[in-house]
Amino acid sequence: MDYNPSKIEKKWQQIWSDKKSFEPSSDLTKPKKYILSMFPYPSGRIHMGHVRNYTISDAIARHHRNNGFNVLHPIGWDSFGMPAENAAIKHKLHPKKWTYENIDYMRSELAGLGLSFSKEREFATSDPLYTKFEQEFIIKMFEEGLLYEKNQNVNWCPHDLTVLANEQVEEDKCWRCGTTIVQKEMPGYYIKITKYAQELLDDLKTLEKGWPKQVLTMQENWIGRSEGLEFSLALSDKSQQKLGKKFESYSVFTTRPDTIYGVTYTALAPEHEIVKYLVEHKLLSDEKIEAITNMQNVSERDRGTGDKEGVSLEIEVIHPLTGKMIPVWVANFVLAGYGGGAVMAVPSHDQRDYEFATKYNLPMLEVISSENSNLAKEAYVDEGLLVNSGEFDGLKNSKAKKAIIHHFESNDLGKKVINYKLRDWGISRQRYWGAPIPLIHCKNCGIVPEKLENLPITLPDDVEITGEGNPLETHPTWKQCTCPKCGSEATRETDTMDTFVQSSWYFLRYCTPNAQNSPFDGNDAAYWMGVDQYIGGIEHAILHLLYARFFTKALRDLGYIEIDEPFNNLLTQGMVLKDGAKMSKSKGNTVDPDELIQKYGADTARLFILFAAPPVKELEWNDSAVEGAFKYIKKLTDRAKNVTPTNKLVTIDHSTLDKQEKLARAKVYEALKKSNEVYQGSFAFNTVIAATMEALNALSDQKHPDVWSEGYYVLLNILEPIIPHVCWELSDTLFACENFKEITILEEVFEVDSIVLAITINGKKREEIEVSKSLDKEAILEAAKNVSGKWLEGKVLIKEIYVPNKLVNLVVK
RNA sequence: GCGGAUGUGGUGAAAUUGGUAUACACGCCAGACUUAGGAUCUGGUGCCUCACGGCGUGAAGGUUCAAGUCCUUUCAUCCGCACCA
Repeated sequence: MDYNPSKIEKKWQQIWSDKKSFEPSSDLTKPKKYILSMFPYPSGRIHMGHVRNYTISDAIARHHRNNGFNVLHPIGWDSFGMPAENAAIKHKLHPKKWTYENIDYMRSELAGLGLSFSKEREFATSDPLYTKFEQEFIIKMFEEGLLYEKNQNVNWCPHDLTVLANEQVEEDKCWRCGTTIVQKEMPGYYIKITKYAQELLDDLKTLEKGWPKQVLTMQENWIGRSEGLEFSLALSDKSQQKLGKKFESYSVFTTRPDTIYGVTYTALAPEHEIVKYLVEHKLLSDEKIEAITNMQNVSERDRGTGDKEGVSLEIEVIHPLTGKMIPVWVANFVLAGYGGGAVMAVPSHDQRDYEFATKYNLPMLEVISSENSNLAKEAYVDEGLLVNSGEFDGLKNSKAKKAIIHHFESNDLGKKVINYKLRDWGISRQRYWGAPIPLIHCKNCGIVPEKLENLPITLPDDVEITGEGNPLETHPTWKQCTCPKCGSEATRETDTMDTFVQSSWYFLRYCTPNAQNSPFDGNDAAYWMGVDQYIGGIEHAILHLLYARFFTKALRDLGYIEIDEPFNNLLTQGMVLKDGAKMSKSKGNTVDPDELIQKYGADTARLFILFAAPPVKELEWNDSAVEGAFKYIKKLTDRAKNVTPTNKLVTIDHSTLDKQEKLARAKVYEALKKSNEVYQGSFAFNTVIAATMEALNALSDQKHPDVWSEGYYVLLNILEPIIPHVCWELSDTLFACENFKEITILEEVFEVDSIVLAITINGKKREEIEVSKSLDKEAILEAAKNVSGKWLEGKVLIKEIYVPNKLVNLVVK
């Protein structure tokens, strides 16, 4: 049979589509598998990363489908977001038109790969129906106090009049117009993800079996739990006077209470209320105020790259244990959003405080003593004994930590607290192409949620995208509305949601296709969730996966679902490289999936991608290896001539076969065994494919027609998830497509009469012997010594080791 | 700096988890068929050596009858976080 990929691939894609072959059964009693690849942003064309992602999930989905599972393998579109607005500015296209045209085009591209997606469950997150239920969630969260408004510093471009995400700021400049970004305090909506910090951390343990360790660690670090002491530093009377009696004290947090006697100054974040007061009331010199203002205008991110800077605030606080006066500084390295925006500074035992003290000539006091300490050079941050610490002198610092916390708590001076690095999730974007936040501002009632029956709040179509300002803000009528509570004139919130909100629950929406009156059906979700295998890029290790985990827990507490975690198993695929670098248009090293499919067919593309590297590793593109994949399919096709058609697995009397024939059968069933193992979790498709190559080679070394039929029947079964079109085409003529179901492994084919044993001398392989399987240990050792005469000559035999079915090791001296 | 990985032929990679290192491919070499081959088939291919043999999984030690695999130290590359007190 000639191999004509373009013809057979079109044919089978049509058949699968006509028969709705990939729609899951509605019988919710069958064993299920939910196989999900991260849905794409519809940027216009698919790239090799997509091809890899969907080929992996498709192979897994097809394997489980063939083995009797009810499989959900959906696809959709993460279709809100900035690129649509950028395209609108550049090409004068409406974001909606651009987005949905892209979706149509990319859908046809994906179809060419023969992916077994459920078509009936496809949706785009910009569809009004999806927005409707997302807005319902937001309202419920608002009502539960899980969503709130606050002012916070954001990156602001004064030219484009918009907020920019951190990654949209390039070296302090707007990535689009090059204007220098300023920090601007703006109101925005925040989701209280921090309420779930501890649970998000604790439940990582339940994911240990199914998630890569790397991702778990990254999430753990991101959540950043730390335990320490929180206490107040009281301002001196004089300082309180200076501050107009507006402040009495402020709170600081430390994980090193054992070093508290070493405090020689304290530092506030530039955004701290006391600092703001001093600046507003001009209580410092002009130079100092200017320096502070400059600090405030640098983004938190960029402060990290510069030198440590600070200004003495000319006020002081009282040390809670010694009663000594301590000067107060403002410092650029103190973060406003963590631990109250203020720190106690112990230059002798904290490297940051050390650098700052050195720069500004502030005093140091050693309170942890150790022979490894060298305070002339750097802060000493390790273990030691307390000195200069009053009643705690002589204690090991680990003990002193507990003792000092206890002292603070029993004297009501402070308390043990747990802090997290995780911040609340800001979801406001001053953008057009996003899901509107369904809240209304009323002069009388404040922030009021829209009535559920009025959802969805959809975007107006009649806007012009210029990139300046928010079109929802400037639209003549869109934001005008009446207050759902008091009925007076009110305005809609014009911010739209971060697109990470959409990707936080799309996997739930897939559970019930096209649900009109609810986001999804509870029974469907209970059946399909959690996702049995989630596949996507490592770049989503933190944000998307953390938000989705949070959303799942929040929806659970709102009564929508009953699970704690959305993704039971996670596979993070490696990047696709060419010439050692990530494929990108700017580097000009891309390979176009469409051209590849046109030249070799989808099956070759799929085979190469799964064969060239295991999924977790980077995949280096190699044109001649693609050619090699194509040749293997041709070879497989060519061997069909040896196969007698049959619609069931032939039975063979193994004992009547010769050695080559037996070997061929063993190789075939080894490949099947390997395949079953690989889909249990290692997903090393490359080894399965190699095993089928070995099996095909072994089959080609023999001529028994039944062995050929059986072997080919099994091989097409193993290969169907990987190269489906050609397998269905071949099976259609040979096996009436009856072989795409579970096949029992025949253990009898692994039984052999004789085994080959390696003879090693001191662990080094020297000889080989073939012995009858029934031979006992003594006889085998005897035989081993007989063939090793040359190696034993003039040596003393000390030890003889026999590892059954493997080897004999003779230890000589 | 902290954290996480990864280092095996010319290349992509295997190795049943402590038991014959380099399976399966790509590439290369030789041969066959052919008017021709960038098609197909067959054979060879870790390194050193004429050979006997020796060496060999980033490097150096260790445990073991036996180490790519376990332990210690170290180097390199990649990724993530980056003043979280």
